Amino acid sequence: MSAYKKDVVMKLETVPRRKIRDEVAERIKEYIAAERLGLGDRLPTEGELAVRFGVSRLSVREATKALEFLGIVEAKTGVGLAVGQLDMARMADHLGFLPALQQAESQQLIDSRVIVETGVLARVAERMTQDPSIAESLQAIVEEFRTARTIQTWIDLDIRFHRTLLESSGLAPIVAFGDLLQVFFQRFRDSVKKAEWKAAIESHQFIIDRLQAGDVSAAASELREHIESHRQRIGAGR
Amino acid sequence: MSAYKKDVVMKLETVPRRKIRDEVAERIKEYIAAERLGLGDRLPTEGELAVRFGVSRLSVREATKALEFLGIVEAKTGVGLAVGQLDMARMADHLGFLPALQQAESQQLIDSRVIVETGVLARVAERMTQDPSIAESLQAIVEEFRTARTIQTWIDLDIRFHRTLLESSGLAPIVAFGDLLQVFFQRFRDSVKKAEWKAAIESHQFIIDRLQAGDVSAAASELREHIESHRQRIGAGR
DNA sequence: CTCGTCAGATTGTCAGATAATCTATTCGCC
DNA sequence: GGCGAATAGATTATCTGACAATCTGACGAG
Repeated sequence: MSAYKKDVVMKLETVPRRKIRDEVAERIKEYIAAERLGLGDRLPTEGELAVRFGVSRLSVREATKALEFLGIVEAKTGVGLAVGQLDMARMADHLGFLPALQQAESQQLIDSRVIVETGVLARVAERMTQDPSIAESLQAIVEEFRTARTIQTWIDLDIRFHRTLLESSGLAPIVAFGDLLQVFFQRFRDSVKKAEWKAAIESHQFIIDRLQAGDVSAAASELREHIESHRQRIGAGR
Repeated sequence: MSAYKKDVVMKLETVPRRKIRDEVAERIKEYIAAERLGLGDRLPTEGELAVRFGVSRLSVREATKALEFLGIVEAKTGVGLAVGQLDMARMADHLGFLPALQQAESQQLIDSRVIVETGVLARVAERMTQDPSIAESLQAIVEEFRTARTIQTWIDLDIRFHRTLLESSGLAPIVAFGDLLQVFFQRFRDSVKKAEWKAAIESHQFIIDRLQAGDVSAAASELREHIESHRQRIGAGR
């Protein structure tokens, strides 16, 4: 057989022979990175990639389909392959299978959000003093709140408010994590009464005011209470 | 040139009809969820899935290969398909293409870590008073630190310390986020001098002591300083 | 009882073919 | 000549069939 010395470099682990498609997928990712390709940039066709890598078109397909599933590449019939955009929403869709998040109790989600959102407040307050547009953005959302009439609008605005708050920290990783939590939060954001949303508006307003006044701890207290108000609605969970 | 993305604004049922493989992938995920399958549980064979879904085996393959790429399923030659473990490390491997993290400055990664890790301290301190094993676990790592001699060992122990700290909060989502940040942190954890590690040991010890004493703010200050000590080593970063 | 061998099952890979879809050129009509 | 429709080529989407590689389990020799 082919038990040659190539095995020497291998480790002792069960030696799961590297699959061709994984190799191809890696090469494609390297290609994208090396060529500094961005969203929408074209990639070689499946056939060309097959020839270039010296494998069948099927192996290339399995690799590109896997990458497409992740969102790294996009394939359009009759056009070709292009670089896609890997966004957190799509990722969260698959991440539903991540045990850490799947098994996470609702209470853990709430507590995690409290930690992250209150954690950025000091930073946000500081940036507010140098960039007036931060307070304006938040205030604009609250104003929209007052004129909104449907539940769905309220939910969307609430999501936007909290996301804008995280964005105001200027920390992209935190925003990404917030997006991720958001997906799992969705499930118990639906059952909400009108009266509660009225209180939420004033709660948001209060947070903005306190932040502008530099009173971080007061803002944090209010935000904590605001987020934890969801706690009461989570008894029937699955 | 490249391409207006008219598709972006469109809803689901527009021109691009749902691909079969995406449908199959969705069905497989539903199957796993419905049957409450966990790590290692067997799935029907490719052929059987093909018959059951009424599609060719190749379409099933493209779906399973995409799911395998994500880690949701595992395929072993000659054995069959099984449910896999979707872990954050594997995910982070692909997430290198996530703009939010790719573009994130090193400074943002550091600040994000500070927020998350200091954010859990109050919770950890409280849980410490009821569960002695928490302090023991952290203390054990520090003891290992004192006998460690290689750089790699130090790095591994440092990672373990911070991960254990997050785990002690009991918040699985936070731990997952920490793992994610860890991957991107790795790149400037290598260049470290011996003297700095000696200081790190005492820093870790100090944090444990302060937490046990219930002095959260002192622990937070030390932790912040400890993490931000990486800041000095990140000038050459790309 | 232990070990090797073998048959069956299952995934991995390939080749070829057809359908669907998009792009760009060409053709026809005015 | 200009403009829109028809057409041809390119590319992905899917299917069929086949063979190779590998694992599992049973069976039998010693």
